[in-house]
Amino acid sequence: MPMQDMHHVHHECGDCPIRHRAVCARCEADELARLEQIKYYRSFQAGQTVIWSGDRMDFVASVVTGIATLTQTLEDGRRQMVGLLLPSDFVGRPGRATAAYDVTATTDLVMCCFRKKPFEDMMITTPHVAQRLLEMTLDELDAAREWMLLLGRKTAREKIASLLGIIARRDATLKLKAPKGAVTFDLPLTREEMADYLGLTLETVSRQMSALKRDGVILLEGKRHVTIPDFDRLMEEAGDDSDGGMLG
Amino acid sequence: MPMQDMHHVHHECGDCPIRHRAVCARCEADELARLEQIKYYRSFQAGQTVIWSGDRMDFVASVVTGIATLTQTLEDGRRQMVGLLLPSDFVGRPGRATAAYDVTATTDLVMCCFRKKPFEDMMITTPHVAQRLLEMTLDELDAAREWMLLLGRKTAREKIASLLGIIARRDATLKLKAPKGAVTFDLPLTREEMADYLGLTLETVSRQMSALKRDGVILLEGKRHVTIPDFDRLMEEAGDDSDGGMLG
DNA sequence: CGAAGGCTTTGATGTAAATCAAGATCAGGA
DNA sequence: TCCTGATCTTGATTTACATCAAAGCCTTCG
Repeated sequence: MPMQDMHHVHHECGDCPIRHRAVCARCEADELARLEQIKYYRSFQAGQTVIWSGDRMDFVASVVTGIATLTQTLEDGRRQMVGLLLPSDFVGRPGRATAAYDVTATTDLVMCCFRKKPFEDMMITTPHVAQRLLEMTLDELDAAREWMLLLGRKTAREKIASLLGIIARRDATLKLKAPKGAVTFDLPLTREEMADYLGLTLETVSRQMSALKRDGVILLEGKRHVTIPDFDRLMEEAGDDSDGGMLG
Repeated sequence: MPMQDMHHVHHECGDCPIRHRAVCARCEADELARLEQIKYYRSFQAGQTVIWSGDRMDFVASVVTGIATLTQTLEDGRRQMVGLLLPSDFVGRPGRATAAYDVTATTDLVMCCFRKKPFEDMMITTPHVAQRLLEMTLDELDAAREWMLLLGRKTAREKIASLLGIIARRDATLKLKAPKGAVTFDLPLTREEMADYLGLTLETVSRQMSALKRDGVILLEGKRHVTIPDFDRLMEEAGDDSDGGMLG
C-alpha cells in the first residue's frame, strides 16, 4: 500500500494546535477525492460570498488556501460569526441539501470542492473517509465549545486577547514554529469581522486593541500588523483556564 | 439481516427537532455495543458529578435517561455550560485519554458506558458506527453554532425565550407531539444552571422569567412548572432568524 | 493632485445586565 | 411544629459595553 504510506508521510507535515488537526491541505483534498472527476477547484476574491444560508449546496469542500468565515444573521441584522475556516478545514454537510450558514471569503480563497452525491457514496464505500471526517468534526466541536466560553463569560479585553492568541498560534503553526517569546503576524480580519467573531461592536474592538497597545501587551504597526512581545503575558490577559488536564 | 431491519424499525420511533436526531436511547446503545461485555450501565443522582475536566476517562457513553451538562470553568470561577446531554446523546471522544469538560447530572441519570479501547476497535471494524457518530457530531456542531449566536448576539429576554423554546420542543418530542398552541413542562434546570447555559447571572434569569410571566408569554406555577400559551409568540420573543432556507 | 469612500480611532452619552443586598418561598429534618 | 439551608425573587446601585457622532487615515480613481 504505497498510496497509504504516502498519505501518512504527508500528514506528518504538522499538527495545528488551534484545531488539533493536520494542516496539509492538498494532501487532505487528494485523500478525500481519489476519483479525479468528482473534484474541482474554485477561487474567490477577498470579500466575496461563497454561498448564502439557505442556498442549494450540491457540493462539500475544503479550504486549500486563504480564510473563509461562517456567519449567522438575525432578522434585524445582528451577525455572529460561528466558524473560521483555515486551510484544510471542511465545509458542507453530507446529507443536507442547503447551506446552513453564510460562507464568505475574508481573504483571497481557493476551495477544493467535491460533488455531493459521489462524495456521499464514497463515505459509504470508504470507511476511512467517515472516520477522518469524524475526527475533524470533533475538533471543530471542541473549538466551538471553547468559543462558547469566550462568548458567554469573557470580558471584551479577554476576548480580544483570546482571538489574538488563536490567530498567533495558527500563524506560528503554518510557519512551523512554536509561539513563544515574540510573535508577529498580520490580522486576517477587519475590526468588524473581529467584532462578529467576538460578539462585540467594532468600536469596542478598536478601543480594546488600543488599550492592549497602550499597556504594552501588543505592538501595532498600521492597523493590521501585530507584534506580541510576550506570548505568556497575552495568554494571561486571555484569562484562560490553564489547569485543564493537570488536576485529576 | 433481521438484526439490521430491527435496527431501522427502532429508529423510526421519533426524530428530535432540537438536535435532529433519533432519540431511541436503548436502541442507540445496543446498536453501538453489539458485544455485551464491553458495555455497562451507571446511575447518578441529580447534582452528582459524572467526571471532572482533566480526569482520566477510559470510557465513552451515551445518555439513557435523565439530563447531564457539560461545563467549562475559568480560573476565577466563571462557568459556561457548553453542552446539554439528553437521552441518546453521546459523550466522550475516541482517541482522547482525559475529559475535556466537567460532566454533571442535573437530574437522576443513567448512562450506558463502553470501555474505550474495544469501542475504538469497533469504530475501525464497523464502518457504520463511525458514520452514525459523525452524523450525531454534526448535529451537535449545528446546535453549538446556534448556541454561539445566542451567546454572542441575543438579549437576556431573547436568551430566556430561546431556552424555553428549546426545552419545550425537546419535551414535546419526547411526548411525540408538535409544540403548537399551549405547551406545558417542568424546567429541568435551576435558575443558576439556566444562567450558566445562557451566559447570564441567575438574578437576570429570574428577572426575565418574571418579565415574560408579567407579559403573558409564559405562565409559572411554582418555580419550575411552565406553561406556554402561544408557542409562536414565544418564538417571536426568541428573535430567531426565521427566513433560513426561503430566500435563495 | 485632490476628492471619495472604506476602515479605524476616539469621545460623549445611554443602557442592559452585573453586582450588592435583603427578603421570600419551599423542602426536609430534628 | 419550627428550624435550617437551598433556591428564588426583587430592589438599589454600578459598570462594561453599546450607541451615537465626529474626525483621522489610507487607498484608489478620476
